[in-house]
Amino acid sequence: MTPKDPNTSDFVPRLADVAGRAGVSTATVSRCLNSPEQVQKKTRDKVMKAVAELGYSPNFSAQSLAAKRTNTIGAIIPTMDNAIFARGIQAVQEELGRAGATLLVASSSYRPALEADQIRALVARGADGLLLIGHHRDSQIYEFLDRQQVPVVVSWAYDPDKPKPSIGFDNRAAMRAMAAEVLSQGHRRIAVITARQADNDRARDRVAGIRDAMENAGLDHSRLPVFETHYAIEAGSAALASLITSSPAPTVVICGNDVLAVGALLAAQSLGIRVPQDLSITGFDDIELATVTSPALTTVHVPHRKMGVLAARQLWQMVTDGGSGDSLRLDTELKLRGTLGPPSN
Amino acid sequence: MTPKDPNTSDFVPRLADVAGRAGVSTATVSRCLNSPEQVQKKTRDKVMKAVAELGYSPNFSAQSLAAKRTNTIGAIIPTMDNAIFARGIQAVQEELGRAGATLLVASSSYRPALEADQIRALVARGADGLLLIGHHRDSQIYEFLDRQQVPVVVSWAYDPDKPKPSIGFDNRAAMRAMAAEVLSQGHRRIAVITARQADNDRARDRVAGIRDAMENAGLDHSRLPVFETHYAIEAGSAALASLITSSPAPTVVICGNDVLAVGALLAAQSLGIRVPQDLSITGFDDIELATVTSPALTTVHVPHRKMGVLAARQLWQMVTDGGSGDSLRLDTELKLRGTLGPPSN
DNA sequence: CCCTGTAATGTAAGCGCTTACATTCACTTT
DNA sequence: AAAGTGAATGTAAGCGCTTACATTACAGGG
Repeated sequence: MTPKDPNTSDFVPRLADVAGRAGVSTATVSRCLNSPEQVQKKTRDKVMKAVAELGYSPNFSAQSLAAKRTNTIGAIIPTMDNAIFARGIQAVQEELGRAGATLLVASSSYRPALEADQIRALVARGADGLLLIGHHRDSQIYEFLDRQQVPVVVSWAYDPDKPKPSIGFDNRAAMRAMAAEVLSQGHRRIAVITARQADNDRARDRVAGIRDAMENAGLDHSRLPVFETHYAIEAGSAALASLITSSPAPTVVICGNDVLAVGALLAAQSLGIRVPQDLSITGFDDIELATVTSPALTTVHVPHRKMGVLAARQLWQMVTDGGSGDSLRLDTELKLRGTLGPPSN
Repeated sequence: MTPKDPNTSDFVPRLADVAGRAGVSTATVSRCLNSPEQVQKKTRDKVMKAVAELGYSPNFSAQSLAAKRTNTIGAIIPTMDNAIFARGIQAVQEELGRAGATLLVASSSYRPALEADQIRALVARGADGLLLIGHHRDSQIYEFLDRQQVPVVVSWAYDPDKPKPSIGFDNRAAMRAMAAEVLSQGHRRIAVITARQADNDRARDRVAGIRDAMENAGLDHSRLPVFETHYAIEAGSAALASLITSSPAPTVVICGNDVLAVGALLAAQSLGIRVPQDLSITGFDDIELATVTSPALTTVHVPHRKMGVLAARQLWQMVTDGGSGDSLRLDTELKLRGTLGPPSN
């Protein structure tokens, strides 16, 4: 048995094998697979029969090396560890699948250097386009992306003035609305728990939104207590435990996201603090977690699936039609559930 | 300006450009990148300088076409929509990253046909190995995988008698332990809410574990009410609402996973049923959701991260050393929290 | 019946790498 | 000083596809 013997158990058919079996050239087989309308029905049937009989499936590397196209979109999200990006990314995946493209997901663990690596890796892999979270990153990366001519869409943020189109929501305005609601219920002693702001424009914008609202209400926000921590329920709990000892104690804790807010809620309850009677807590994102606590979390709803679908559609359009893409602003919505109430004193 | 002019804004350097600039052959550049110990330090420095100056990054398709190796592992998980696989997969990703490999994640939406497509797609993409969830799938797929000689590790399950090595836990034994605990607290009227069993060996094994425990306790399980539904909090809620009307009403609802259990818990509470006084509820998986409800969910803890790390390590080992791999059984642990108590009557 | 035009198919040149094999070079060894 | 050795480097043949271009087949027009 030669290594090319189709009967050998580990024989993997090539395009040429299909061509041989069907009695046509490799070009015809390739055309059958990629633009079937170019080949006559009779020939096509013959070829497809051979494809089926051999169980042929094209070699992706060879295909994209030759065609300079991979039908692949890359996405780099900060984390897969919690549900914040899960639903949106799932929607992206489904939408791309509908278009015949594949999504490759990598995560950066909120580390800029790692994100840069992942971007390079995905581009080297021939990603036809990239979905990135938030605008903020080193300008070198954008230069690299431009040089490689890779279309990029930014999501989970919205800022039409940035060079890359963004399909998402206005973090600052959304949080401003939440903070305004908090203030309108009478709160004045506010504390904030947020993810690290340094490399995270979304976290920054959200905090800025709180300050906006305070300013609009004629309040001084220069001494607003802002507690930064990492992205985990326990981190939210720890943050609350330490915030709560400050004097005067806050009547409300505005959290930059639901994960931290749920942590804060749990900590408050385990310390015997009643929510919302003794202390109000708000979140942001409206992930599943927010709906299962008691009381359920008052938070800012983000249209995850819609955002994912639209971002995917736009990005794929940019890839296929070569346009530069427009930004699109989606609305968020206040979800007033059980953890926000008027202050008791 | 020729298209090869390095000053053109969209010039993307090739291996040959680096070689030219460094004054060496392409082979030497390739060696510098892939097995630097083979080339003299002086030459290497020259080459690396050229690489840096040009901002060269290898073309993945060409690389894997030539080397027949992609340094890529594929994973197909049933869903990204909730957190069940998130933590474990994140661990896989990190562990593979440590080894210099990349993880590609696809999701099958619990659909066998889609899973088969994704498997083929990942193999065509040259995945060096595959991580699959659960053993159960069409034998054709296994034949395909064997023919293509792609190493496979199964996770989230453990069964050393299957052809593919599994690194996970014994779903049946784990649930048997939970059910035994439930019985020992005095429950006799049991109902079950589970994900669809047809294409899901893990769901099946868990239900079997409940029956085991009943049998061990000398109980008849032939009329055990088992409610199948899809994977969502609301589905769990709906299931509970309909189960609870049966007569005699169950004193405990054992759920096949935490998502359904949380749904059931929420539904019970909104119906005014006190948990665990009027009704006990148990889950399985111990995802984040389980810790934030009140009361927190009694469930089976699964060592997600550990499982991910070990599966990744084993799979990568199989890829690089070519072994066939061993199965490994990890322990689960009962987490007795607030939703299980003795029956009230 | 030859010519032209068009549709279908074939031929073969890459795509950008890796790597087997050949060559060169700097030392040792005799 | 010739020969032998091993390490460092170079040469060039693919890897399995796509696609520009060449060829063939066949219909209809003159």
